[in-house]
Amino acid sequence: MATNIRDVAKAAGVSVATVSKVLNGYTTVNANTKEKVLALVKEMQFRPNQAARALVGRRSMTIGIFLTTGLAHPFFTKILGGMEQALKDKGYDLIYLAQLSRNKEYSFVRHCQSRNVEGVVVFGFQHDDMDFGELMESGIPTLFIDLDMQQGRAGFISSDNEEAIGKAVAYVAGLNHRKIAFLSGMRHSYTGRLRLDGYRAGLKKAGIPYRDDYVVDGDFTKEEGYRLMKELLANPDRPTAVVCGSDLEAIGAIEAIREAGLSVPEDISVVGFDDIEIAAHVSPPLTTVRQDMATIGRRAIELVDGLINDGTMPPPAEIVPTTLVVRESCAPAKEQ
Amino acid sequence: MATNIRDVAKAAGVSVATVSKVLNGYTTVNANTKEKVLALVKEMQFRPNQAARALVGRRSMTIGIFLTTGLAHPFFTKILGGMEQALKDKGYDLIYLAQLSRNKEYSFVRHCQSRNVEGVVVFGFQHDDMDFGELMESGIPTLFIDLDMQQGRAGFISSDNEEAIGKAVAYVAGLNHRKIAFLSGMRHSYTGRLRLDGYRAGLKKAGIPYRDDYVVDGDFTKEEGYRLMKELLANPDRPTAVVCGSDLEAIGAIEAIREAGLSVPEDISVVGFDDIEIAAHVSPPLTTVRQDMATIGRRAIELVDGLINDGTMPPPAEIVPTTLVVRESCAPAKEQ
DNA sequence: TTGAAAGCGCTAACAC
DNA sequence: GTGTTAGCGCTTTCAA
Repeated sequence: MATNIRDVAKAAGVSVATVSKVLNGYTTVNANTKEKVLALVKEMQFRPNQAARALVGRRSMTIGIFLTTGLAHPFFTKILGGMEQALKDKGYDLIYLAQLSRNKEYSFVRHCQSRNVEGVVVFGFQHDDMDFGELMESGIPTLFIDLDMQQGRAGFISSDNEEAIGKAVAYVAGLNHRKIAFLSGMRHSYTGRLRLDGYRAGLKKAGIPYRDDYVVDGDFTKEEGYRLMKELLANPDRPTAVVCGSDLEAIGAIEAIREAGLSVPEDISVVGFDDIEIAAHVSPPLTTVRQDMATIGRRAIELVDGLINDGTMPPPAEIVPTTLVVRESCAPAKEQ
Repeated sequence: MATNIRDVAKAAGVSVATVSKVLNGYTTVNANTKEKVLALVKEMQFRPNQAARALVGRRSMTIGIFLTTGLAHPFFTKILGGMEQALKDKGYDLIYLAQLSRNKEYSFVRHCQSRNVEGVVVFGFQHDDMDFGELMESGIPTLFIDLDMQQGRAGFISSDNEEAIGKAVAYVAGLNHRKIAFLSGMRHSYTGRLRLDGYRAGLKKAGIPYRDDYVVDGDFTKEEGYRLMKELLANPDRPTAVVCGSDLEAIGAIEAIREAGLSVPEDISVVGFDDIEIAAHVSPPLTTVRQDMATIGRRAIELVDGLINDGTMPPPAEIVPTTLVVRESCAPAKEQ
């Protein structure tokens, strides 16, 4: 068995209560006692048993993570990477609540409670994927990534999708393109909706009228990008630039464009979204909008932590700026 | 507060001991009682508090994960994806022990103990990155991924690196290449060593003598691939094929080859390693060796679970087969 | 077949 | 400033 608080107390010649007090930063402890205890704690490598701590109702120092996509979602890695340092700084461990999806009728909230998680980060869900009512009512501090849930102790964080697409449109418009299509993704999702808004806003700003036939909607995959681009290419009034909802879609679109005997960016300019690792390596290197996933991950943890520690903190709605990464998939429009 | 065992006991008109027994599958419970309790458990959505369970010394149903690379390692995602189902099947939750690296003198073993983890999966370490002695002695069931640790309650799992590179060499040799270089990665690591062995074995099988000047050693990055390829290109007796230790290295190598005014695969054939997502999308699409990370992840969990539940289970050393994925980065050698 | 009670390691009154 | 003690929710003897 590992060292416990009693061992430390015995070694220090004090009571367990005293050890507990120094461990929890109570100020009513004599400086010498405190020092002695701290020295012993270090020497004996004592770490309080988290289960016991959690049990007595104090902090479990555990944040749960809840995903649809499964652990293998490509962004998720980057988000995790961003969470890492914040987790360390705040002293949390992250627990992946795996049992969840096995059993739809098994309440997620119960799982959280049985694990004593102090807060939860949710990623990969759309509004209608699930009824979050129980979670909201549970009062468990919750942070949604890319989903605008904001009520009770739940807030969210997301890239500035609208501004991002607006920027992409402005960029190609600045290259004198007037026939700018939007190969969107999941138009009815939170992010999809905002991106469509951004597209319209971008067009408006550039003085370009919106056309329904320049908007096609997919699911962010390469295959879908390919298919949708074919549709756009079939348009008698072919667009000269296409802004995509994901890099994968953009790559699929490029494939379709080439198959049609056209080239990127000479004939059609393409803008991606996400700046996944591939983006810089495909040909031509993709001009795309970079989402700052690391910041999103880090802030997600910082925000749940805020929710956990400050009962009065209003549920956050944080928007993270994006960056347009200009590479080689866009060129000035040919004279028209 | 969430429902607890006492609530259930009260509702069922039995003692908490009885509820506990049905929950833990004791057979000494009356069938009717059992049924009633089970119904209530379901109805009340009762889940035993894991902290309390862990505290009384029973199972915590928690597996810890320990990484150097940080959460953002590209493979780690795939490994996690593979772990997912096994985790669900066995009923574990996965906890990322984040605090670790913050504080080198803070023992990892203590962290595990304080979290009551039943087993640990370790990924991303080389032998000399760390002293695993304490972990080994602790008796905590441990599974290393890609590191040949095997003693006490610790075993490992890894791709068949030697066979993999052997296969790659055989493939290009089959394309009539005789000047086959090996742009390796971390030659002194466990995997690096085996891959070098595989390279030599592959050459031998093909009847090609080994040459020291055809082996360069890097760190798996694209930049390193670029740099090392330059070295190989400077060789007066330039290789016509190069087998790489990672896809990223291969991509860097291709860049260097092109910069030298040569083309892939016409002048030089290139084989990657890993089959990361990019591999299929670069130009030319990369012929590479695919590691079955999903299987590695799944088996890792199954194996720790075995170690946890069967005290007599010998520490595993599982080797997972790889697949050669042929795309377009290799061509028959020109006549020599 | 069931229940009473001790105790896992810790924290937080409360008493001294 | 420090110690005593109850109790967090559960499992597990042990007795009934």
